[in-house]
Amino acid sequence: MAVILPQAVPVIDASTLIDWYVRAQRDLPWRRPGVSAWQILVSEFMLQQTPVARVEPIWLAWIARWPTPSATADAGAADVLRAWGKLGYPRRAKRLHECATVIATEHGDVVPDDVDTLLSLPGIGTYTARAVACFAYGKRVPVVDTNVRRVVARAVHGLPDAGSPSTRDLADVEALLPDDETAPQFSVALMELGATVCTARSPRCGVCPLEHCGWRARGFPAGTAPAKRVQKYAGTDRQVRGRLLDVLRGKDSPVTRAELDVAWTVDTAQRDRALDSLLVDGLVEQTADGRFALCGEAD
DNA sequence: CATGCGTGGTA
DNA sequence: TTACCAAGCAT
Repeated sequence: MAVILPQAVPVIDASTLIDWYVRAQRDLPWRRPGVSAWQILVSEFMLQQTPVARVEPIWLAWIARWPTPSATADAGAADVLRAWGKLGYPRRAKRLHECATVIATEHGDVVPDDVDTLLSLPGIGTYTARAVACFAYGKRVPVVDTNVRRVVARAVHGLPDAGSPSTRDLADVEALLPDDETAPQFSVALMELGATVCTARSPRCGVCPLEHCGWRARGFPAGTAPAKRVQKYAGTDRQVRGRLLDVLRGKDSPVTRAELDVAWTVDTAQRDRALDSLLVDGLVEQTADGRFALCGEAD
C-alpha cells in the first residue's frame, strides 16, 4: 500500500542536517579551504569505489606533485599509474590523466563548472560531474552517490536499503535540496550521514540527527531484496591484472615476458588473457623488441 | 541494464 | 576464514 502524498515539507530538514554536519564532519583534506576545483576532482576520482582512509595519503602526495591539470597532463602516463599505487581500478588513473589533458588543452587549464561539460570528460559520470559542480563551484545540483541513495531510501521511503540506481534518485534529492546557497553543504552533509551514521552494515541510529526516518517509523523492517551477487576477487582476471601491473609498477624499464609470467602461474591461459586485456585497456604496452612496460613509460 | 574492473579492512 | 563492503564508470 504505497502512500502517495504531495511532499510540501521535505522529510529531511536541511538546517537540522547541516547543524549536525558542522558538528560531526570528518576533517578530510580535500574539504579544507584553498583546495582547487582540480584537486577536488582528483579526490572524486580516487574515491570512486575506494575508502577514504586509503585515498587520503595518496591524494596528499598527488596534489603536492601535480597541483594542476596541466602539471598532471605533462606527467608521463607510467608515472601517473605508479603514483596511483594500489588504490585499485587503475583505469581510473589513466582516465584521470586523460581528463587532465583535455582540461589543459581544451579548457585553458580550468575545470569546467557545468554538469554537461564535466560529463563529457573521460572518467566523469553522473556522480562525479555533479560532485565537482557542487563541491568545487557551489552549484545547486543534486549529488547522488550510494550513501545518499541509502539515506533517502530509509528516511524518505522507509526502505531498508536503496534499490537499483535510477533517474528517480535525482528527483528525490532535488526535492530535498534547499533553495538557497546552503545546497552544497546540505549535499555533503547527506553523504557524510550515509558514510558515518546511516551505514550499510550496522547503522548507528542512536546518534542519527534526523527527526523523521521512514524506516525507523516502520520498525526497521528487514530487507527482502535478494542482495546483488558479491564480487569475487581471488582467482579472477582482476586479481591477475593486479599482479601483472604490480610487477610493472616496480620497474622503470620494460620487462620480458618471462618476468611477467612468474607473477601468475596458476592458469597460464588466464594470465595471457589478463595481459591482453591490459594491452587493450592501454595500461600496458609492448616495446618493439617484445618486452612489456606501463603505458607511456618511454614518454 | 548487467557486467567487469583492484585492493584491503572489518565482522 | 569467508563474505561483505568502500564518494562509480564505461560498455
